[in-house]
Amino acid sequence: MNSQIRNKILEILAPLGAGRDTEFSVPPQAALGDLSFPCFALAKAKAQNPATVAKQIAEQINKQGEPLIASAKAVGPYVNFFLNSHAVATLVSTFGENICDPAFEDSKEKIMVEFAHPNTHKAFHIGHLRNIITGESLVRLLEHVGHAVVRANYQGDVGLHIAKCFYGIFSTPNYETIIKSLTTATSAEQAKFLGQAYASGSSAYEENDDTKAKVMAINEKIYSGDTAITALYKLTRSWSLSYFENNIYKRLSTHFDRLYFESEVFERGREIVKNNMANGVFKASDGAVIFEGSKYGLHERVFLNSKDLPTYEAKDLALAEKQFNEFHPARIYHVVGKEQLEYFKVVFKALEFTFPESAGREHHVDYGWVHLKSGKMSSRTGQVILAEEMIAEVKAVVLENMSASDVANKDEVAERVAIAAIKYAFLRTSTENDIAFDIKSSVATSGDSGAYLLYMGARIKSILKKEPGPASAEQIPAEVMPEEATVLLHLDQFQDTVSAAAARQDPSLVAHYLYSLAQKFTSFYEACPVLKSAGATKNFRLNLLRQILAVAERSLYLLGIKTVEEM
RNA sequence: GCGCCCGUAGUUCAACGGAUAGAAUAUCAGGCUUCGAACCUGAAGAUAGGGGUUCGAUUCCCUUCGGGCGCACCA
Repeated sequence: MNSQIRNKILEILAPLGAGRDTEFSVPPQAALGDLSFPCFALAKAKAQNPATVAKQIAEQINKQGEPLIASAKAVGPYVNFFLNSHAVATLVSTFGENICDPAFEDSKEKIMVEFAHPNTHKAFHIGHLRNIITGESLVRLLEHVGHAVVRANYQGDVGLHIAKCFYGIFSTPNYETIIKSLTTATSAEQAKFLGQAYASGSSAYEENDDTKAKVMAINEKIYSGDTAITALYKLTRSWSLSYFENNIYKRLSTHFDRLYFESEVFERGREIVKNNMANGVFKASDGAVIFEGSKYGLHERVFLNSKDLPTYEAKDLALAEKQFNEFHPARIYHVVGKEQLEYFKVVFKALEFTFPESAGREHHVDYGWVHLKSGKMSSRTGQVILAEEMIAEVKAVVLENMSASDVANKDEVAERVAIAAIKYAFLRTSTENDIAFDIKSSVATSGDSGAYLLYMGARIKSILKKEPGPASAEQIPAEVMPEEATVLLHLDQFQDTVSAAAARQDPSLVAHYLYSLAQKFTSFYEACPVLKSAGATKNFRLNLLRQILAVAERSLYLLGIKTVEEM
């Protein structure tokens, strides 16, 4: 459902020349009006001065005496509308609980969203956290506007990073005893061990040519399935996977329909490349096999290395083939950091030759860095903040805020508030921008924060528990306060906001919408007593609270955030 | 070297080419016997520099400075 107010004003403006694509805006200051119609486009069509057109329209509307529009006033090239609060309430509050139902649009498609993709044997750090939070929200946005979504997760379980980890393990004194004792340990402890082994193996790899060669030798064993390491490989791989499942995905309210692994595509990847050498798609160069991206304004990339092993590029060719064949999605969104912008251009181009059906259906949803003052996130340097460490730190702050509280399930509430704070902190920044991260101050629990949003819900629920009121407002009271009309106007923009967020693959639009709703709710809350009012006014306000709550909870859901009853 | 991206209050984020550049936080001054003060009210505070295009530029183009990321056998 689209904006009721917008549709109504379009009806009024249509005879004056405004088309269906007319844009409205909200004036920068509330004192200027509730809604505004910029006359630039119309003036151009009429070949007149925008200010003149604005003046004419304002006069015409005032003369007509529209019930919805208390007055229209031309301010420069804008026609500013002061809406009749009562008419707004009548128009908007009638849609009741349906206000936030998923909007099924006509162009319903099946879309695969591939996200998370942590590699096994490596730490799960806050960079991964941004990926998973963005991906989960994107899935929910797409579902909301009517698409069928396949959740995919592509994980690296073969390759050099495993070799580095293994080198680290083999370099650990008494590693066999340690491994044995870890089999009964928690997922967190197992993951910690692997993360440390990876970090030390990784620095050994950079150390000198000798250690580098040793790591490379392990890598070849992994690809060839050498039985000497199979048992250890299987064991440690399962440690990583159960850690992701139990300690990360569940905690972040995410799940996947299909887990893809590099181990299931690398053979086929090599085959695809080899099959496309005779026809000139790929060519041998310095012992490796490359795709000449430079023919298409891109750059060259290696698909098979000189040891005949498929690189990530080749694996991606096989992955795409598998994904399209298994699910036949209209589009695939790969949620991957922006440092791979050029990489994907090359791979998508190569894919057009090896799997022509993919043309125009592969998309890279890129997002910016999460970086610390001391540098960017990298599990290679050890300069990392683990996802779990961050959650723990924020949770501690939340628990401190709750020290005087007597809510029953304190730990569960603190967990939800902490996750909400983190998710919101990440999602409020538009996806393409970097996030400058400081663990002490970046995840706020006051002001423009996830905690503030949950607090809004808790306040509303607290009132509704005291007095549920009638199921709907049968009657609009004679006097509707401006704060009430302002909230209603904002509620009315919910579906348009979600559509835009889904179309742009950017959850931050919903995050901003929600925060703005919270501010408008608070103004209403401060100005309009609910329980102390009476009659139609009271019923209307209780109903308004329910609508605000419904939209707020739907918005939070779209961001992947769970609500609380009290906090 | 070649290419791509970014530079907005002290700090973290906003702003389809459109109005007096919005918020939050930090600072300062106020507000709880009143539906939950994780809140509210007020003050002060910003478009890196220089050119251009336009009726109009934070937004588009050029340039200088500053930062990030790609560019052959990692993922």
